[in-house]
Amino acid sequence: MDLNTVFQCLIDQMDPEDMLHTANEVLSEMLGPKPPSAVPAGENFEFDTTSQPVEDFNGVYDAYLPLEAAPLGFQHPAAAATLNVELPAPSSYYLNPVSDDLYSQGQYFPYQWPEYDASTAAIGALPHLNLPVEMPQGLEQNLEPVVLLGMVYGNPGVTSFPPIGPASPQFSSPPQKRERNYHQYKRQPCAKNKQPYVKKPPNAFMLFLKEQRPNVTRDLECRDNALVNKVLGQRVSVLGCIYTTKFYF
DNA sequence: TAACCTTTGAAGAAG
DNA sequence: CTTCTTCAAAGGTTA
Repeated sequence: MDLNTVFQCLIDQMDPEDMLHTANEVLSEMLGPKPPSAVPAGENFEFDTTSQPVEDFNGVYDAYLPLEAAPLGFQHPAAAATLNVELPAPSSYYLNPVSDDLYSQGQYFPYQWPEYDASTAAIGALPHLNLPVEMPQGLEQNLEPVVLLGMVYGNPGVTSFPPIGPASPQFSSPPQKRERNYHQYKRQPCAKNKQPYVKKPPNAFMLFLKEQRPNVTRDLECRDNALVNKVLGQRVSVLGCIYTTKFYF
């Protein structure tokens, strides 16, 4: 009996509730400890300048954002541009995080945001929920907006990414990616000499870089490709996690 | 002017 | 089978 068969047998024998509980534990372990609660926005949505921790998809709190740099729903043009999806011209944006009170009252899921209608400057009564990730009941408490959207944040009308503060030692942990030591690599002779050779075809990531570099260069107003590639690499990680999560569940 | 930086994926080499 | 190494692109920076 191969591993796939064994795995399928185990899945078939599991109680759905137990399976959900196990998945919840695995997800909690993947996401790590929850960050401290965000401070609710003040009256008339005057932004608090207090920073909040930002967690990446490896479960590492490695940066801080000002509270006004709230994550956007996928409906926001900036988010759409980041995710490279086409959206019908929206008339409203998502603005502030839901307060802890609303969380506890069960009025919002953690990854939902009140709607901000730019035309009337009023906050909508009910949030939309058009995210591509659909979590089963009981798992949604593991999601935080900044986790789900990764580096996609900003305010209505903001098309560039504000600077991210330095990592806090309190929330830092060693990177889980395997680090590559580029310094030890030497170029192949075939790449250095003048003799013609067949170049390696670009992989999917290289094609993605080639396509998205102009957009990120424009948005960040930065021509440093090392930085631009780093940003795009993070976006790929975010997208990969989103679609992996969607596929898995 | 060549190498480096920086990313992920692919492929070949080596153990 | 696993791990390591190199190179695809790009343009600014460094030696």
